[in-house]
Amino acid sequence: MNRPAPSCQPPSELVSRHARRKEARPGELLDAALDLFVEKGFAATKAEEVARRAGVSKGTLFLYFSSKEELFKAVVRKSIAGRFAEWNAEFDTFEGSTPDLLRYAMTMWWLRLGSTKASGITKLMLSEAHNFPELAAFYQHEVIQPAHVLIRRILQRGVDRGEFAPLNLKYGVYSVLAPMLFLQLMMHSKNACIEPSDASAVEPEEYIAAQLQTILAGLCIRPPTPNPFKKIPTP
Amino acid sequence: MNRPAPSCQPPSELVSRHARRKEARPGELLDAALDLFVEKGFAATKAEEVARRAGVSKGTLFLYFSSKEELFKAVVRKSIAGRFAEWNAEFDTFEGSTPDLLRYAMTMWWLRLGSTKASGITKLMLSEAHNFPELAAFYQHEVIQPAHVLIRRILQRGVDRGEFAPLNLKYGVYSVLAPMLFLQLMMHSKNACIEPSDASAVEPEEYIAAQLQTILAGLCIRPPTPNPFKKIPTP
DNA sequence: TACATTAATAACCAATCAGTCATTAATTTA
DNA sequence: TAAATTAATGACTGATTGGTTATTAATGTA
Repeated sequence: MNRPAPSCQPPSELVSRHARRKEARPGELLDAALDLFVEKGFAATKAEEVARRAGVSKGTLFLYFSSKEELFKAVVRKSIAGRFAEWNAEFDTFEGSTPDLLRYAMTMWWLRLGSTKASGITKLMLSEAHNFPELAAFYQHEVIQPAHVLIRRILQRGVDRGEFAPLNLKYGVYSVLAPMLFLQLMMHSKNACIEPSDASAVEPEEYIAAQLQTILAGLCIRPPTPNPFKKIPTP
Repeated sequence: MNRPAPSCQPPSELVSRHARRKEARPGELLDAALDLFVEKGFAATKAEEVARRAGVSKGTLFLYFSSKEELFKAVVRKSIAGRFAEWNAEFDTFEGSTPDLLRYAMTMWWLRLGSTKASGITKLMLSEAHNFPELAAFYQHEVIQPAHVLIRRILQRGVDRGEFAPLNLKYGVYSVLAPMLFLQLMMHSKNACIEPSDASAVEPEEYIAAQLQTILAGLCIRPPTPNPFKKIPTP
C-alpha cells in the first residue's frame, strides 16, 4: 500500500524535535495526561490532546504507552500509588505520640497530595469507575487498599499505646478518610456544583485543623490531658 | 432520494406498539433516562440505550426530546427542580421549633430524594459539569441556588426566633449540605472507590441522625435546654 | 373499503476518536 | 560519506454514536 508522504511542516523551530529524547518523553506525557485527566475526566480526555500538550504527536504517545488505560495507570502509579511504601516507612520510624502522628500524616497528605493536581484523580475515579471496571479494580488495589491499611495502622498504634480508646477500626478509618475526600471534591469543583455562584472558597488548612480537632476529640481516651499533643486552637 | 423500506420485524408481539400512546412516552423515556444517567453518567449514556429501555426506537426519543441535553434537563426538572416550590410552601407553614423543622427537612430530603435514584444526579453533575457547561449552568440555577435558599431560610428562621446563635449563613448552609452530599456519594459508589473490598455499608438513617445531632449542637444557642426538641439518641 | 392522520421505525449521515503503520529525518556508526 | 538505527510523524481505519428523515403501519373517519 502506498501512503502519501507526511507533509512535513516548515522547520520553523530549527531546534530539532529529536533534541529532547527518549528519557524525557514519558515524564512529559504523564504530566500532560495528569493535567487533562483531572481537568476533563478519563473518557472525555482525548489521546491526541494529551500528545499535543506534551509537544508530540499522537503516534508518539502510543509509542510509550500501549493504550489510554495504561497511560492512566502510569499516571496513578507515579502520582499516588508509588508513594505508599515511602509513607509507610516514614510512619514506621515516627517517634512522637499517635495524635501527633495523625496530625503529621494529615498535614503531609495535604502538602504532598491533597493540594496538588493529583488529588483530582479521586473525583475522576468516583465518577468513572462504573464505566471502566478494570481501572476501578486497579485503583482499588493500588490506592484504596493501601490508604486504608495506612490509616488503620495509625489508629491501631494509638490503641496499642493506650492513647486512643479501643474502636471499630472500620468506622475509625472513615472518620479520617471522609473529611479529606470531601475536601478534595470541593477543591476540584470550581464550577458551580456544590457552591452557589457567590460563595467564597473554603480555606483548606483551617478545614483540616478543624477536622483534626473533631477526630482527635472522638478518638482520644478520656478528656484530653493537659498536653498529650500540641495545642489545638479552638474556633 | 430513495431509501430502502425498513424491514419490519415479524409481529411477535401482536399488541400493537401504538397501543401505548403519546401521553405515556415522555414519562417512560424520562424514567429510562434517569436510570441510565445515574448508572453510567451523562456522556456515557447512549441515546439508543435509553430508547431501548423505554421500549421504543432511538428515532422516537428524538421525537419527544430535541437533544440529549434537553432530555437530561427534563429529567432534572421532573425529579428535583420541580419540587422546590412545594417544599418552600411546606416549610412556610411549619409550626414547630426550628430544630424540629431542620430535622423534618433532612428526614424528608432523605425519604423523597436522598434515598431515590434521583440523588445520583448529584454525583453525575459533580463529575461532568466541566464537560457540559450549559448543563452545569442549568443545574446551578435550577437546583443549587434553590437548595441554598431553602436551607438559608431555615437557618434564618432559627436565628430570628432566638433558637440558633447568630451565624455566618454561608458556612451554616454547608454544615447541612456537606454531610448530605457525602452520603449521596457513598450511596452511589457501590464500586470500590471509597470503601475497601470488605466494607459493610453505612446505615443512612443512623448517619443522618448523627449528623443532625452534631449540626444542632453547633447551631443551637447555649447547651441544650432539657427539651427544646425531640430526644436524640446518643451513640 | 378508501382515505387521512400520526406514532413509530431504522437506515442513513456526519463527526469523533482510539489505535495502526508506512514513511521521514535526526543521529550514530563505520 | 554511506549505511544503520531509532525517534517521531500524521494519514488512515474501524468502531461508535448523536441526530435526521423517508418510509411504514396502526388508527380513525366517511
